Amino acid sequence: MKNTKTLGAEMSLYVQSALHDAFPQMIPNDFEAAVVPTADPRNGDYQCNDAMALAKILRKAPREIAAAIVEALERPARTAEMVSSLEIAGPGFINFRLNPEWVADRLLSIEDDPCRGTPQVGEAKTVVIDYSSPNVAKPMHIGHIRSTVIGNALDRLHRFCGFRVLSDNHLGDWGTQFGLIILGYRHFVNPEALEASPVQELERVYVESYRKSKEDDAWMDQARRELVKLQQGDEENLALWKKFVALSMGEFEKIYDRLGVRFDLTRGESYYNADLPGVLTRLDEAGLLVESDGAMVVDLEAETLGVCIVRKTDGGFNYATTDLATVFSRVRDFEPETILYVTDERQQRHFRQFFTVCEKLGVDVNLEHVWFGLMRLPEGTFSTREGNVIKLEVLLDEAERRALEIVRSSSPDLPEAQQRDVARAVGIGALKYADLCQNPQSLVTFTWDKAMALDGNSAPYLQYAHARIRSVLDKHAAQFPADTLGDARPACALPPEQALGLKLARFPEAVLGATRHYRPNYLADYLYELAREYSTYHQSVPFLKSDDGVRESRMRLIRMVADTLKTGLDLLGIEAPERI
RNA sequence: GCACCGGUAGCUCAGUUGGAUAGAGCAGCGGACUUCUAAUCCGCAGGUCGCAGGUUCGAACCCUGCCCGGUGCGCCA
Repeated sequence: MKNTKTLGAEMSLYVQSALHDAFPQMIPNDFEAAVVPTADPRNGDYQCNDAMALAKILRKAPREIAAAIVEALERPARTAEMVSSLEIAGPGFINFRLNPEWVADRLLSIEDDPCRGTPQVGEAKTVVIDYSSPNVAKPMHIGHIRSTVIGNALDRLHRFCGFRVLSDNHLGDWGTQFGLIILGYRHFVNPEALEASPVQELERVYVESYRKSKEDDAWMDQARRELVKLQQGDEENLALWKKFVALSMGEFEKIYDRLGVRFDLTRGESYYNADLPGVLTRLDEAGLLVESDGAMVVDLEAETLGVCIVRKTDGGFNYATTDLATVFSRVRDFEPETILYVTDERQQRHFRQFFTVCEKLGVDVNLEHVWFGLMRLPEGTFSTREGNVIKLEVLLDEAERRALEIVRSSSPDLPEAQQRDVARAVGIGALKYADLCQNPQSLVTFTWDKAMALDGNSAPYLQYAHARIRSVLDKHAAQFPADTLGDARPACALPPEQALGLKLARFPEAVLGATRHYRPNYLADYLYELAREYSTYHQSVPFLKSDDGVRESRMRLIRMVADTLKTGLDLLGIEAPERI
């Protein structure tokens, strides 16, 4: 199963060799034939547009070229089994219509494959995915959800395509804020509040200490001394810092559990602390280190990226230095082909700088910044200072609460415990899907209703379609215990069945597209279309009341739909309950 | 000022890198539960793809200029 190609790729190969047969010695070596899905099903299932592109090279009319390609495809009957019709249309499009019986065979051949026919393009490749990365001593808020949810989907997608994935939660657990927090903690901490809600209390302490530092220079100086003590390994401060990290992690873990997110590594910035001086040495040896206004920088003016500061005037290191140390460490330990960084758009310049420095150093890894649009509120950006942040915990609670309301009214016969389970899957699923179904790079204005939409193009729509199929399958098993679906072919007699079959066979294309382009919404779109086609089908034909033979083949088909929906939702990190 | 991103139906957004008559959801209007989950389905209506040029067989997509919004641009991360 590992060598399966997508349908488009398979047909592209046929066209490629047909081209060389039809026009020997005339096709440029680098020309790659492409057969792509049609935008409009009226034009067929797939189309090839190469005749137009080749018109200039071959100095022939596009339709003439198209005719020659079709002839070469048909002469050795290359595509006879796979393709039921080939037509030339318009200026020179070649339209392919797939043979439904061939598609049905294809579905049977991929049914037992856990990857459902997805080519293992990541085999023998390692990718590190750096995402979520909240700051210690601050609660996670709605600004963290996109990185976490998108990063996690990319994580799952890459594993599915055969990559060895190392997900790494690069915590903000080191930096200048700890001087203020330690000092603030000693003076302002409220033990009861710390007990009840540790991170909230730590944040309060930080905010108060920060405020005091603005009006009290002595306080600021003391904070700096506390920071230096921490950095020099002072036992007392180190113990406090460890406590802050542990308390924060405890709360982050609760959120990650609810979101179904797990990391292979949690190496915060502090992990690389000892490597920082070595970064400077390496830059210096490469002749990249220059002094500027008392700071040590890498000059990127030639790349129009300004300068990248790697050591501040006060001798401290910063973000860029830590990121460089992190890359060196990851390359040394894991030899990744690619490292993905999933952060918001504001960091684009930082990553361009830092990637450029890596390139100059000859670091052998493909670095990708997968950025997403900043989440904002209708009244503008949110910030701790404005006091308008929405904590992630509150958001998750509200999502589950809203879902529970719907579950109670729509499925009153489910037991209470199951209602809660369903509400959790539906509420959290809706929240994730709202983020995953759109282009990550678009701006997002947060509204409660939008973030947890429960109808239309939403997770519950997909979950509902899935649960409905499971329900039908269970009823079928109860009513027709003699039916053995294993012997049935998936139904492909009616147009909606053919459309569903083709859709199922295209699952790998959706997965690969989403993975290659770092765009989970390609998969979300696909799943929505699949569920919609199923819902139409569900409405238009009987299942349990259809004739013997037909019944089994319909069951087989819709079981494949349910399995594909479940697999696809899982890739987005969304649960698919058996009943909703 | 420079850089990056966005501008598509009343609202929220897709549109996989240049393909054929631009699609969904929500909101609106009209239909479908004695049948397998109505969290559903079917239909109607809704568009100068920000504006103006250009490139070519063909542009929402590529190029140039402009308008509007967002974000960033040396010691925060």
